[in-house]
Amino acid sequence: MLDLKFVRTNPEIVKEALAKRHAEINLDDFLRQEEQRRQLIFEVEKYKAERNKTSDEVARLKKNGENAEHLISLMRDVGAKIKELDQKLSEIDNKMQEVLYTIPNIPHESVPVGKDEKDNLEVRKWEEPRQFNFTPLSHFELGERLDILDFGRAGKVTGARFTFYKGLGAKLERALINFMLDRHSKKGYTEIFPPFIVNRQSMFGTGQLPKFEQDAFKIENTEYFLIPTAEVPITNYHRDEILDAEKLPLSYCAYSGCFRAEAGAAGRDTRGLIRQHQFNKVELVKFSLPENSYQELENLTADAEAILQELGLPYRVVVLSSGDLGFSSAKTYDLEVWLPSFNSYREISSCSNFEDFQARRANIRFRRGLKEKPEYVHTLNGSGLAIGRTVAAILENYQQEDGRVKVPQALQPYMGVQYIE
RNA sequence: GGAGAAGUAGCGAAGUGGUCAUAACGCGCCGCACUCGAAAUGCGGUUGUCCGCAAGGGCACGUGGGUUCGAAUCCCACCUUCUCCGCCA
Repeated sequence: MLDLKFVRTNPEIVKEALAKRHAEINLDDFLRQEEQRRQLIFEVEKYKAERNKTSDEVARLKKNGENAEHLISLMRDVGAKIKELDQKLSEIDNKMQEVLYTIPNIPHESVPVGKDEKDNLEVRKWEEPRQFNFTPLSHFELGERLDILDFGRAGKVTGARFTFYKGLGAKLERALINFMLDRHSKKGYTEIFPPFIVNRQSMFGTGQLPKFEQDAFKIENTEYFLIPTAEVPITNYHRDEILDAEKLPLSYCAYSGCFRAEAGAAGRDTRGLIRQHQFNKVELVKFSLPENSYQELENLTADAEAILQELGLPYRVVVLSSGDLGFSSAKTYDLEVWLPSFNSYREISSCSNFEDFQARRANIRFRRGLKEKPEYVHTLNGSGLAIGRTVAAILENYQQEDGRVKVPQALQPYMGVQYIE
């Protein structure tokens, strides 16, 4: 959420940002309502001040045993007026909130302006894709042949876009979770195991609601949602708090299941592990001083990259264009891993700086000094990494001609075997 | 799920319809004094937010409604925590 005062005083900047994102929002209507709103506040507060003053007077009169009937009857009208104006004010507030809550974040100046993902820019690349002297199989073919992934039975038991992991497949999934958490906590991220279900307020805090409710799984007859990412519970962990500036940046890593309705993705990536309704992820979250947040974004991205490097998976880093940028993000780097069966790079991590956009929604602040005013922190997060897609990348990149899959060196202590066969 | 109790500043807590919400009192924290220094002691300070150039106002006692000229205080609903019972991995 943007600062209302900022929108009012910098309408041109906001309009330009909306244009860069190809978002259609009528800002002029909004600004007119804002004008009205302030007028109403001014009016109703005048009446309230009068009421407060007169109430004191009534109290004094009654205490002295004098008659206050004339004042009381006067205040009856004032009370009615206040009620009426307050109602008007809350109506206009509600209308404005509907708009304000759907205005996306302003892209950082370093974000390339573009239409969609085709305008994302490659920032760097790590290692060249492996060359095969045989035709590489897809991870789902490998998974089924090795009897470590079972999509068919998941379809029977649950439905499309779910998977059973089995034997060394299940162990690989678990090994990756442990491996990543171990690496990140060694780097100073505090490990957290969060709830996988959150309330509406938390989903609002990180920006999933109100605009993207159709993407979430909501639990019937409750106001609970399955989390689409650990970002939601971890960022909201500090909701409505004032943090100590000396403790910043706070860095957390968390494993969680992730649940996504994938509304609008019908027909895309229907086979394999790439797009599931349920997947596992290790997430990195940071709460940073505003002046350090872009350095922290580089740090966080590097920490996610280190996992890919240790696993020996070729990848590239792209910076998302303004047209592809997520709603809450000011700047995002995607890490894309090489997937031989796709003959292309696919997103395996997304690292974003939200600046104060989430912090304002979730009311997460810090104080520089004892007498200083609280300020909003900057929040960041990134996958470190998506586990299912990492499994897919390992199976495809480490497959051997004989159909076996070599276990990456770094993972062997966690797997206890050198080959999946 | 059932019964009961409670939610007020960083913490503990007073306030049960009006002159007590920059919220009594205590602890903590900050500053000053005293001291060679510290402890102890004394004095002072210590919520956030909104409107406004400012002066000055408004709002907030778990949350949302209601009653009233006026609500921390009365009524209703909900949330959270604690205790006991039931159930359960």
